[in-house]
Amino acid sequence: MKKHKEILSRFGINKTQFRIDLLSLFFDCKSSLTIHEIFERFNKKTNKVTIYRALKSFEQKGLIHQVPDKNNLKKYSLCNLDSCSPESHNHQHGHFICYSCDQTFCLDDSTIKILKTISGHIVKNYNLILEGYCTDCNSSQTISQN
Amino acid sequence: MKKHKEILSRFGINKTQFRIDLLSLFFDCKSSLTIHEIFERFNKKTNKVTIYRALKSFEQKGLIHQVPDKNNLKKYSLCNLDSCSPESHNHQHGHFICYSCDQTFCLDDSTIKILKTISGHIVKNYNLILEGYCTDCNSSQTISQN
DNA sequence: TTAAAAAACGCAACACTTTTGCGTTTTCGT
DNA sequence: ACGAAAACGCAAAAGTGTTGCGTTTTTTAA
Repeated sequence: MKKHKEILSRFGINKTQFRIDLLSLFFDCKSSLTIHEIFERFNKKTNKVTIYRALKSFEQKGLIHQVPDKNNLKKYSLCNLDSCSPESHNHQHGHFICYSCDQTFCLDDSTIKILKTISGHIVKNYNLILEGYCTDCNSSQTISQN
Repeated sequence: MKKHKEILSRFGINKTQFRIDLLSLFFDCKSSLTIHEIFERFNKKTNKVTIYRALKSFEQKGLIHQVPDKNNLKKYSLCNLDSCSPESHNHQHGHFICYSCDQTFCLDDSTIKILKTISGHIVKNYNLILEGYCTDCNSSQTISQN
């Protein structure tokens, strides 16, 4: 897609076929991706080193960011491309990890604003992980279990 | 210390010198420890496999629990030993750690309730660490900085 | 207190994830 | 179209965590 090429240019990343496809994979993915998932999505044809390097490059340029994962693997999510760039790359937000589908969802900023105010202290940094059942898994589970 | 031996007994863990020292290290540590930090604290004399196994055992018995780390390493914190045991191992707690005085403050229950409602998912467990300057340190800092 | 059973230990080896080096290919800017 | 820079694949290495096994230490109970 044209849009993806344009984004890569804007973030100073060369437009190779793989990197265009990788960006579009991130756009298609609601939550986050592991290296393994990416490898699978490309039918194991792309060398893993290439994937690692592309992810590192995307991250440094402000396109994606790391998110926590239950199994301590590296996992990546698309940034909000309006607010991130190579110069300013800020990811102060919490995450929700689903017990059922294992996906990691980013929580929006309002969560932490509330936390900051109710803590009563000056909050400079934070780490927030919620775990449970995401809305999708919870609804399907309720149906199948009854 | 006598207290540490007693705790190990209570949680069904053999009282070897290393495990006594490891528990006391956790008691001394306000926040959390990586395997690497533990290895260093024991002057690299204890085999890493021994550390890994002790951590796994402590975790299974309800003495410590994993906490998220920014670099996707495994990190461990002491549990609230009044509420955790091998049978019930629950980590509904948030903490505020002060950069200046190093104290850890427990966040009260209202924090949890707010988190659960605003995430939009079914929250079963959470892990929250806020860092910054506590009210005491912040007020004294303001004075000394000007 | 002592002997058998259970737990913990160190070492070596392994599995898996991620990084680095290097020579080649592709993309970019002029 | 050409030289520089970035991206690529392959091989190898580094880092994290686990498993197997024989030995040592701790526990339990006679």
